[in-house]
Amino acid sequence: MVNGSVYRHVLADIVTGVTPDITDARPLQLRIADEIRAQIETGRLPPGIQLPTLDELAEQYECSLAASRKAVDLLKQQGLVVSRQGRGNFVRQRASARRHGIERYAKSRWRGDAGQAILVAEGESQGYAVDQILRELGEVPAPPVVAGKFGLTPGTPVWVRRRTTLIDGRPNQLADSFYELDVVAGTRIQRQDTGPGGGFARLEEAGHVLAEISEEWSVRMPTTPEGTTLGLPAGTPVIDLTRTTYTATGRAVEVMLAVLAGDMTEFAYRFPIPE
Amino acid sequence: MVNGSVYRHVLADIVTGVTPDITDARPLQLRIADEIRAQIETGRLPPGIQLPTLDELAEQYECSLAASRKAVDLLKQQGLVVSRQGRGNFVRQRASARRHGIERYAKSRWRGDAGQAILVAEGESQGYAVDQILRELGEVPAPPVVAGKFGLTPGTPVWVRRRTTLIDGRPNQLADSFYELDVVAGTRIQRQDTGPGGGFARLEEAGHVLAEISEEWSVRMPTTPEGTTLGLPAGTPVIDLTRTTYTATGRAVEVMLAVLAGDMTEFAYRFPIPE
DNA sequence: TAGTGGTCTAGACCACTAG
DNA sequence: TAGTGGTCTAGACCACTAT
Repeated sequence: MVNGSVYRHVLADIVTGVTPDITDARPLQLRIADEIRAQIETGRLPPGIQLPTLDELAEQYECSLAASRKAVDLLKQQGLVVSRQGRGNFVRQRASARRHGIERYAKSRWRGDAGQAILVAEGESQGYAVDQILRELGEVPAPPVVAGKFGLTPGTPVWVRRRTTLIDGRPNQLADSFYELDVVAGTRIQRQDTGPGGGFARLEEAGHVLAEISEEWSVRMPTTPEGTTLGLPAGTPVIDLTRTTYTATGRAVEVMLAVLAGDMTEFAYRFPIPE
Repeated sequence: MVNGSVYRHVLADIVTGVTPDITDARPLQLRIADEIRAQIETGRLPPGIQLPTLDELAEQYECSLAASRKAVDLLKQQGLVVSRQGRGNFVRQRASARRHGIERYAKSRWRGDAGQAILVAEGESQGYAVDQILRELGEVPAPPVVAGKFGLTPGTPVWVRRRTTLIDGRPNQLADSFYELDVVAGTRIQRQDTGPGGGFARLEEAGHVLAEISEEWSVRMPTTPEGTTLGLPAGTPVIDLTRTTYTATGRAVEVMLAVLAGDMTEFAYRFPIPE
């Protein structure tokens, strides 16, 4: 607003001598961002369309390039806009969301020769191509959360399967499953391919009657490496999920720690109202 | 990196003639942000402590003010840092999270003369002071999602109670409950104070046997007004929750659309593995 | 009043994309 | 090669906080 600026939004104040109204008193970058957001929400700028370039916005709003850039940055942080270097800024397309319901754990899905691993079955039932990449397989010291669920002291060696799930080719989940060593000894959970029905089927074969699942989750912004690994656009939160599987005797036999891409995920739970 | 810059991180490249390694090749703002993040994660910069000022960072990393500011901006977007104008930038304190479990719907909590509204009971059982502000009470056209749950055509008049929940004085939830008109006719759900046990108790009194709850949610970044209303620090996502309450006959009698502050919320579900 | 973060201008060069 | 977003410097003034 200074430095010999000749921009109209400043001159207007000087020339008219009018105290700008509340809207105009807000920072310029916010006003620009709000106007663009309004156009997105009303559909005047539909998903996938290119925004005016930063240069055009600067000209249109009679401000500097840095100001128009900052306005678009705000929209990126809110997940409304994505930018592709060298091409432009675009109204974000809503990613295809995978729906996670209780029914994805149904025994009928993973039992039997045609059984599928949970992660695969839940994707395919919704028409998504699902892939898994095994990132790590072996013994590690139990992280505190895992140790707590198993009733172990942190650091006790446990078995881990770390994998990245891809949905329609895009990574959407980092999922690390932990098991106590005696539970997986001699099972295919220690092999790369767990076989039909995945880990759940192997646990049942080993004599553990799976009965209950506990899911606990919270939400946060990704760290830089997580954002890179999951290919998250700016302004995309992640979900921290801890899933614990219990046997009929109440023993925790698997703990899964997962980080899910927030823009590809919906959860659904339906349950009776407790007494 | 140009314009007659005399910063050492540039000169180093020129003087040594060495291609910088991968770490150094990354943008300066990212490297600064990463170094600070590492200090936060290792505990060298514990929660609540003030970061070096932007001027100090600029001097320390021998860069411009704008670059150090941008680095701190990145950390704010990741929810690791909050800034207070005129005071400084601070390592973020983890907000006290309210845990939402299935048991918060237990009939024993809202039945009887001492019954509490769900929103209040779930907070108090965890030692939080919970307040509610009623923002709107009356008839509105049914939003599409709500109409879908009730089996109405969108726009049909329905009853709404819009309220803001505060936990320990901080707003953490915008919760709008919708009802079909014939369901609330003549009940205290149309009054400001719904009475002991809240809406659930009134529905049961009116002859609806509440049986099941469906919760569906997804995650996103807040809009500017939501961020302001909920007092969200930068880098805080929100949770979109749709809760539908069904009677024993399968009728949807209440639909609640809520927006929850992501930094104050944990969810927990425990359920039997379906056949 | 001094210090700190917030907004903004002005302008350079780099990295990537498309024709 | 032209166009677009990304990074960065340099410096001004404003808004808020503490002393």
